Amino acid sequence: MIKRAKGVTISQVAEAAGVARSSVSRAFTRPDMLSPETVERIMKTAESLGYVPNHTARALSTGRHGNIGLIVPDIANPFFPPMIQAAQLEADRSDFCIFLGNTEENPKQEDKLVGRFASQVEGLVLASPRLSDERIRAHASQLPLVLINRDLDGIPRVLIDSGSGVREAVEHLVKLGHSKIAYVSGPSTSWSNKQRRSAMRSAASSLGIAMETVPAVLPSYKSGRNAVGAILATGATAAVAFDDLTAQGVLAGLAEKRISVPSDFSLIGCDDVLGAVTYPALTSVSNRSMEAGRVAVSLLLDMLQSRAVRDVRYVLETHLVIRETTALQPKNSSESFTARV
Amino acid sequence: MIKRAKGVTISQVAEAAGVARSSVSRAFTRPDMLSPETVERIMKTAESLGYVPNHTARALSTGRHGNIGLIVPDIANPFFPPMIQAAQLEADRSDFCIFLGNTEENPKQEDKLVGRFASQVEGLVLASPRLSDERIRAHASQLPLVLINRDLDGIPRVLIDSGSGVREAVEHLVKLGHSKIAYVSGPSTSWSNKQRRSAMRSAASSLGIAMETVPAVLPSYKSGRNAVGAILATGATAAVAFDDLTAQGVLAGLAEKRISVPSDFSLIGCDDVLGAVTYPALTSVSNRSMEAGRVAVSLLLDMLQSRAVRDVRYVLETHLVIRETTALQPKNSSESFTARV
DNA sequence: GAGTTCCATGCAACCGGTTGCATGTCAAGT
DNA sequence: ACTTGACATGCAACCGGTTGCATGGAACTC
Repeated sequence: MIKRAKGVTISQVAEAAGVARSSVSRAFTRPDMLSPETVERIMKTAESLGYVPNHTARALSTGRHGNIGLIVPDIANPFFPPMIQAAQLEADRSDFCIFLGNTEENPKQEDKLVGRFASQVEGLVLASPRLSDERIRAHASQLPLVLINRDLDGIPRVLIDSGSGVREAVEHLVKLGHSKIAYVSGPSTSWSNKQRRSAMRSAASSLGIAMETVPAVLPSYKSGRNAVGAILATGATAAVAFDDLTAQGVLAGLAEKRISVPSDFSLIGCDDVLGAVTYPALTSVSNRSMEAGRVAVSLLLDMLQSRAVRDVRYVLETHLVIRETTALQPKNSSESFTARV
Repeated sequence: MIKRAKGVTISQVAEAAGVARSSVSRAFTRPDMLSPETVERIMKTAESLGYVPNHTARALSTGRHGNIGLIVPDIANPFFPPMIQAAQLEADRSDFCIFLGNTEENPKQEDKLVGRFASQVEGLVLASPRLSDERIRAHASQLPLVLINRDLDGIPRVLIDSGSGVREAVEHLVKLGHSKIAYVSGPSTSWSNKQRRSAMRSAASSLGIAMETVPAVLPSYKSGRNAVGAILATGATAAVAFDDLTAQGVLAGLAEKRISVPSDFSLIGCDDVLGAVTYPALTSVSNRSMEAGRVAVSLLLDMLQSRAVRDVRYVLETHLVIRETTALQPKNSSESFTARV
């Protein structure tokens, strides 16, 4: 049989210390109400008995569980783990535990998880939710909610603006002398993809350089690698990829064709999920998913504390993180590429 | 102010349906005890009132929370997300929620999280715990526990046997002509690290080649990169790294020193978390972390159901996945390296 | 020295369910 | 017709805490 801790209760401590249950409770929650000697005596007794307050019982009577839920569409997507980690860390600072939900990109599953979490968390963070606006609003009326990367009036939200970083990327390339650049796109249904492409287009046109889009279907290493031929065919001397995974594929494809990065070709990723892990280290647009996680949790904890909901719209600008895959445009480089391809 | 669901209680349903609270409770938990008509009436009333049983209250009286905890050392390590995902999926099939804890590779933090989770979960899965055997046993005596990658008698455990894969790796290297190989180690508290090192040592000695260990402290890109000098100093012509992240760091470090992989040096990772995304694509030992997550949760749920603990030792064998970072040992290569270093 | 105030502590109700036992009813058994 | 038993339902205690209010004694005031 499973050996279970019999669970030292407040009553046992009370009896052992010769006080009422309420005093034990207060010793833990509001020691200022008791005389210092009593508190010390109770604490010692509790300690020696190995008493630990029962979270569940406390939650039942106070309505405060000390838990928050975090729901993400796909843990395996490298965008999320840092966010989860940061959220966890922030929650931990206030002694909150985190319920993690993975929706497998499925709105039904998301709905189900929210429901299941609802009665045991004080609040919820929904990251890149796939739910409809209505469902989200419905849930928000039931319990404190913070959104990440979803812009709904009246619900506190943290938004990562990749447009700003992409603009910097284009400026950076122009400064290095590039006059024709390519955008290796992501999934056509992705809001981020639209945002990035249009930011790139407007930056390119306002800076007076040419820009072409090369499709990569899926955001993946393979797509990136396959797109290399098409990228070079455009005659561009630099490219910005939808995300780091795609960029990494492009990097491999270029290496395969013996085109050196950055001396022959400059490359920039997005989301900075690979950190400095590629060789050469990838210049990328920061994603700030860690901050998003941290801020979202901190916002939620604020709401719980003040019992008030403010209409917060926290926008995280992104920036270019310059590493080693971007350099001055080589003279006549585009010709030599086309020849080699 | 936060709009909160006022929370329909069992009493309200009871009154509305004209029955006792206990009947409402039974309608939900043991409908066979009530007449079908009563059940139906109660269910209808509950439905119309929007009643949802309160998880916390139920947990308090039954001691069953329907939650399990999963504690990992580092979410950001790509070894874990697939495991978490699989665990989540398995838990979900039995309507269990998952508490996620991230210990930041810190035993203190791990201890703290176990304590904090203990009173709100029915059981715990500890993945690659960094805690001492004693602490783990202490916790195991308090609540049902399943370990992943830690081999303690009497505590159910799921072990990913990287030994089998590492052995294959050594054989592979020997077949390619390498006669001196290095092991780039991971955290000293890691069971997997010990296992890999000893598998490597025994394989090397039985195949009659030399092997040296190079420490890398933490399993990370940076550690790997920093270890390159030491690796080359051993005179080895090939290395097996504790994990893929470390291997990727080594790869970058080698590239930096203009040592080509695999023509000048062969490298093998472990865990196969990077798939084929490095360049060159990393030869690695498969990890099976998804299966480990799934099996661990399923084991735990079994324990909870039967209230019995069996001494299960579930071993998952691994294999070498050959890609592009291993090749024939170049003649005299070790001399030339040492010179260059 | 009597009245007042304050503070530490205890009492008991409550959070929202579950569950062992008692009760009442109705049909079957003799 | 009377006992017996099965079955449906209610009562009340309990899970382990929290908290508003009552109480009693010490300290303080005049």
